[in-house]
Amino acid sequence: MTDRSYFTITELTAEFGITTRTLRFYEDEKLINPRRHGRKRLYTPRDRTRVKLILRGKRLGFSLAEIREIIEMYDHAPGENRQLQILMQRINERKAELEQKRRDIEETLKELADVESVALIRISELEKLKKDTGS
Amino acid sequence: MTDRSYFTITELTAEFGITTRTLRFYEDEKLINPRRHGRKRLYTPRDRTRVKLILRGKRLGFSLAEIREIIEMYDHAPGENRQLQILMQRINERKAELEQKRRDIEETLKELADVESVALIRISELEKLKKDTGS
DNA sequence: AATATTCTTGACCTTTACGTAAGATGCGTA
DNA sequence: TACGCATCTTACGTAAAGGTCAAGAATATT
Repeated sequence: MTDRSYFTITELTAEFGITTRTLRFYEDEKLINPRRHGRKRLYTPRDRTRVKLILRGKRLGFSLAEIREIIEMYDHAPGENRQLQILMQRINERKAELEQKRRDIEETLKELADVESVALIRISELEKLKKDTGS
Repeated sequence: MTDRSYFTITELTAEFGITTRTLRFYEDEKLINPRRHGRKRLYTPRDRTRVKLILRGKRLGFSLAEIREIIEMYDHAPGENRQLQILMQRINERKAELEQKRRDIEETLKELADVESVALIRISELEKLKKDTGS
């Protein structure tokens, strides 16, 4: 199903759980640009991949502007040396950010695990109480 | 420096790179509630920790409402069984979200590494060219 | 042919998370 | 005492990311 040549707007909204407004908004923002059949939009697999990247970026808390930057890095590695240096710098900045996010996630998961174990203990205490007082 | 009993508002803004407006806003939103000395706010280490949690949540793309929920889980593990079940459910939802984010991060890091290696190859090609044509 | 469905373009509306400016208050100091 | 900060409250402003109609065009269905 994913290697079809075109998708309609509602197919994509259904697949990704978003609205048509959202896809048109991303188009306004130049994040995707679907072909047209008459006036109707036809999304290519490439557009679909872009949407995936956008949504992934959003899950990570990036703004659309930041997501645009990231996607642009994927698109064209420049030919000129100066530009390549700048690209390398951007890549390293994003890497650092992502690694920070990763640390944040690990910390949060650990804290949630702590809360969970406290809750589990309480639950088992309640079970015991129930048994002791006669189920 | 972190185990002082009180911090002023500007101390915290300086430490976290945020504005006073932001701290007052979080207060309006009941995410923190500093004591007062007269009308001036005095932030306890607990408030400071909260701010850290809030900013960490923001880096991970959580809204303030979501952050509030997460912080509330840390605060009071309830005593009643039904509430404990609900808490467990919430914890598992958050865990799943965080694990998704983690996968998103790994994917993005991998893609960035790919872009980086392409860029590095180009750079070395340019180096070679420069040498061949005479530096 | 009439109706329903899908898609289109506008246009204004809403929520979140603050920014920013105005004016008052208190406190140390020159 | 006058000044300069730091802080306070109040209130309007704003950017981002869509939501929500409205009204028309194209296509499909009965």
